[in-house]
Amino acid sequence: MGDSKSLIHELLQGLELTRQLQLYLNVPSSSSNETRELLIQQIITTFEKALQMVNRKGHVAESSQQQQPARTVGIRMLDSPPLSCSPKSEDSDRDFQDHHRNAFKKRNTMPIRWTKKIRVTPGVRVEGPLDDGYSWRKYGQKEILGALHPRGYYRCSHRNVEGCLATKQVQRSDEDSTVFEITYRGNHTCTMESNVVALPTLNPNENQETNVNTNLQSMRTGLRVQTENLDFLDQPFGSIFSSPAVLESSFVENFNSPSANSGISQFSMSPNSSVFPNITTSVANTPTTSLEFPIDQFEFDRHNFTFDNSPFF
DNA sequence: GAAATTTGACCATG
DNA sequence: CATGGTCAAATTTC
Repeated sequence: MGDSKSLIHELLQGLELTRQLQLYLNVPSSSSNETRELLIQQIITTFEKALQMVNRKGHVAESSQQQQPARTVGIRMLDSPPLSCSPKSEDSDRDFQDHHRNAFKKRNTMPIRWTKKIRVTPGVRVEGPLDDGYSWRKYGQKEILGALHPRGYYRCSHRNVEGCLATKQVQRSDEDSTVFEITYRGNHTCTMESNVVALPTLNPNENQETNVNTNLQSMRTGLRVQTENLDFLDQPFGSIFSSPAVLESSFVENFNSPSANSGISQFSMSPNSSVFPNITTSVANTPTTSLEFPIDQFEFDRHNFTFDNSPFF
């Protein structure tokens, strides 16, 4: 419902962003580099979303298959290695996470599991809190050997109610504190209603929103989050991204180091569906996200294009 | 008071 | 036995 509208809106958004990019291209100032980059990312995201919508439409029409999100559309091919997705398929250039590799080799039995590496860069104000509606409940935190920052363990809040087994782990990179690795495991089985259907919006939403808004106000540093890579492995059933809805997991995260650098960061991601290491090492996907980061050295260069995902979905 | 988070203990695995 | 993941009581937040 309203898909067409959303789609159109998304496309218009892309158009607008492109225009802005054009403007920025005429500005020689080096300071606008970042801006351009961000614009490009957002444009990409916008179109990805649009494609997603198209996919979904086709998908729905197609019946109840959980996979094959309409391969007719370009970006879809990315989720390709459905049958042959063995742990081996990983690229060698996947420089990050050695420890994740361990996870690779073991279980085939495990549910879907994939990792997103998210980079947070200062300087740009992006959207407010985005939230696709998935709510997570933290159930543990653990110091990880060799890692400066603890790893947080989260599970879907609806686990008890609906038996949703989706979980995620959030780990902040040691050296580059702008990088977070979020590992998702399992798909959400909880119904969308309980999740408020993927809606990146500025509108006050209940859940985590509170914190986000609070923090948004208290710190005016805008940050950009960028998904750089995506891993997924062992799963016999084709693409993890088989169902877009499932993947549109965005999150709003809180990271608190009680002792150390008081890092409170939050990020949320807009739905993104497509980045597949097999094809290109990244770049393919750059969902817009926003994040807060308590580092004051960040300067905010504000240009306000208002890219907001709010109205869609 | 309910819900969410924190945190040490416990468990599973290599 | 060391490490990572989960449980659950205690604590905090709403």
